[in-house]
Amino acid sequence: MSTKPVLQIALPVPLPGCYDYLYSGSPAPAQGTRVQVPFGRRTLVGVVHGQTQSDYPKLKAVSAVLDDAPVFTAELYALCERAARYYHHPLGEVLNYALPALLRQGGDAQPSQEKRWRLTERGTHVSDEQVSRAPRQHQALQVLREHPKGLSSAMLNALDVASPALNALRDKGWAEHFVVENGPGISKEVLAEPPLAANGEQQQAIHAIQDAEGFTPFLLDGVTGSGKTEVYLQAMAPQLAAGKQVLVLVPEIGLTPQTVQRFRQRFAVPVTTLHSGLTDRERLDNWLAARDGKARIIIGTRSAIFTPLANPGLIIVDEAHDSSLKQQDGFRYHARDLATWRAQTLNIPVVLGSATPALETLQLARDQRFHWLKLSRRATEQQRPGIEILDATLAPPNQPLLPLSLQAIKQCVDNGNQALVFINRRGYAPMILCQDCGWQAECKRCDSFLTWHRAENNLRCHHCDSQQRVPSRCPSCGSSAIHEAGSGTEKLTELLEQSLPVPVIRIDRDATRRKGELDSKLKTIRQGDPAVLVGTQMLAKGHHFPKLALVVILDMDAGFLSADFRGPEQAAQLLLQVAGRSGREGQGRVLLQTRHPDHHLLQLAASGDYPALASALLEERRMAALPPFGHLALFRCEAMTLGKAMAFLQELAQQPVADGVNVLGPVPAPMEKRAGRYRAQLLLQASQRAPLHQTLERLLDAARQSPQSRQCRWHVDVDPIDML
DNA sequence: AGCACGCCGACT
DNA sequence: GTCGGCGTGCTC
Ligand SMILES: [Zn+2]
Ligand SMILES: [Zn+2]
Repeated sequence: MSTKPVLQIALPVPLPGCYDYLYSGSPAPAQGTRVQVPFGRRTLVGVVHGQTQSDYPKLKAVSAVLDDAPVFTAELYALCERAARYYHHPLGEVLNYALPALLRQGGDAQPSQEKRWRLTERGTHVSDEQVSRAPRQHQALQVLREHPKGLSSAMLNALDVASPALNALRDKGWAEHFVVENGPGISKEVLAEPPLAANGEQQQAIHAIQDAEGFTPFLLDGVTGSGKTEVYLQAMAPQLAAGKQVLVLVPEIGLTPQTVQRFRQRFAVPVTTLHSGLTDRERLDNWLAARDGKARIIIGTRSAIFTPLANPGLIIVDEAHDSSLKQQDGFRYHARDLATWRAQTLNIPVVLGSATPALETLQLARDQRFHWLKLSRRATEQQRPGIEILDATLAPPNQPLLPLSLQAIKQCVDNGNQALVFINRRGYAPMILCQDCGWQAECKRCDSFLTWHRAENNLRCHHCDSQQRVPSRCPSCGSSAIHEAGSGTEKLTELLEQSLPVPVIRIDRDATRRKGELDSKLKTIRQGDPAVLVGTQMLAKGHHFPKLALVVILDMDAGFLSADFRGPEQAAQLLLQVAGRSGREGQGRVLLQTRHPDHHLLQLAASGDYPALASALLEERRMAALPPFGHLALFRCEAMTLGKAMAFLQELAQQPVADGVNVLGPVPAPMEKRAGRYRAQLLLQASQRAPLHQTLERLLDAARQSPQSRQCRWHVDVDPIDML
């Protein structure tokens, strides 16, 4: 059997490894070039990985090479390879994920061309008399005279200039339809406005980042309102002046026009964004602009970490503790970690900014593997508001708000300010009960109870899409004594509306479902009239409310008491983030209602001493060999029965493991049934990454070969963010 | 993941 | 007799 030279192609299929294809042309396309290949009965767009020899008897040939040069920069390709290895995800799928949709589909890697009409040199000398017999051409001529830089066809149409007239002018050589050159916009001065005055700590941080040479990871640890953004802005200025690019990652919710505007206002360089709101075409254009160095500041969400960069100088990850940086399905990467890898490869600084750093990041700073830049002061204000703990067990029955809280809200709005009530629970009431037999409405497809949504008058499951009518009689005993218990945003809004003379604005997923609804509510809030805001997590992040003088937090308890080892950490982060909404201007007050006023961690968090809380949590993690002191990987599996899910994982658990790897489980997932499927998980724990990865590879092999895998949906999650 | 092939139950 | 259920196997 003869051996032939072949191209190794990475394909977007959930299979490990590359597939080999014959290719006769010369030279062979380089790594990172897209090709079209036959695969089974279909045709796929794949990416050239390399060249090798193959004696596979059924070799097929590449059907087309789609690019003249690789679409991936070498560095981005290497990042994808490393991520594929680390997260044990097929390379072809990772590469596919990194590409804009249009390139995935085989589209041209060319920016869209903006074409405009303008007068030619000859056209500018044409007199009105020469077109007096052609009124439409006359009009077109007049419009074009007023716009020497040219106008798009769409603009001209809007000005009542149609294409026949334009074509006629072109045929006479008076007008032309030309392609606009979006040049790199070379301007000597990158600063478009002077920087704000920075305080001492900000200065220090700015200089540290500016003076960094080569790979230097920073933790910018600054409380809310301490001016992290100003540090980012000033730290990046020299990079931009040197012609470099800066990549900025922000949480989904933080990528607002205001944020982008702040960068655009400061710097006279092209600023581009990458987020889910773009059309495929816009996304491709922005991606190419970054790759080709035309965009100089690239602001994006999680997936923007896969933006190719022509000349990178600095990477910034804002709100670096935010769990939205970890992809929760498919290719489960953590953009914060990839940002650090990337900076390392590129030999540039990376800044992780947070008021409440993830314990992983904090530990790196403690170990001096990250440079720790602290901003303790509020840049514009005095001290942070203390969080007052209120004992919620003293509330009257069925009253979500303590009298003290209600009184504080009243006083706040009486003073002409706004108050925020944070309750992380949508709907009217989270429980529907039978008074006689204790029955509670639960989801048929999940191990969870139904929430009463009064506006739509139905019961809904928050873990799947099922909903049902509110029963008038108990399905268990027939009693008509059905009542609700507990409160969500809806009931709280109603209650506040009844007791206060000011508008109550509800912000949660249900109340902002329609497009533009959120924006209009935010706008109303920013107008500053006295009001009470009621909201879920949606309100916790990103938004700045100048008139907010009081924050009342209603249900943080679940987080602090959560079975998940990250529960308290994430609850504290959320708590401090919500508390930080208050008192940005004018003094603020924060009240925390809890049924566990003596809970140690909660008290620490409420004292505002995040470092002390973090120390306590890190000590617990150390004792339990949990991250960052131990490393985790989680196999999750769901099947039509719990038995099938457990049996499959049991088979994996029986595989031999490397030294130092602990296999825990399998166990049924904390929510055993969800959306009609039964779930189980198998946890791997190790203090060293190498044996963990080795073991993962072995278990993955076993999983792919197991006939049981047919009846299961399963995946592996390296560094899982939550285990619930 | 797709997409085929293939073998058994209940239909026009 | 065929339509269609999903178990099984393969994709260079
Ligand atoms: Zn009953
Ligand atoms: Zn459900």
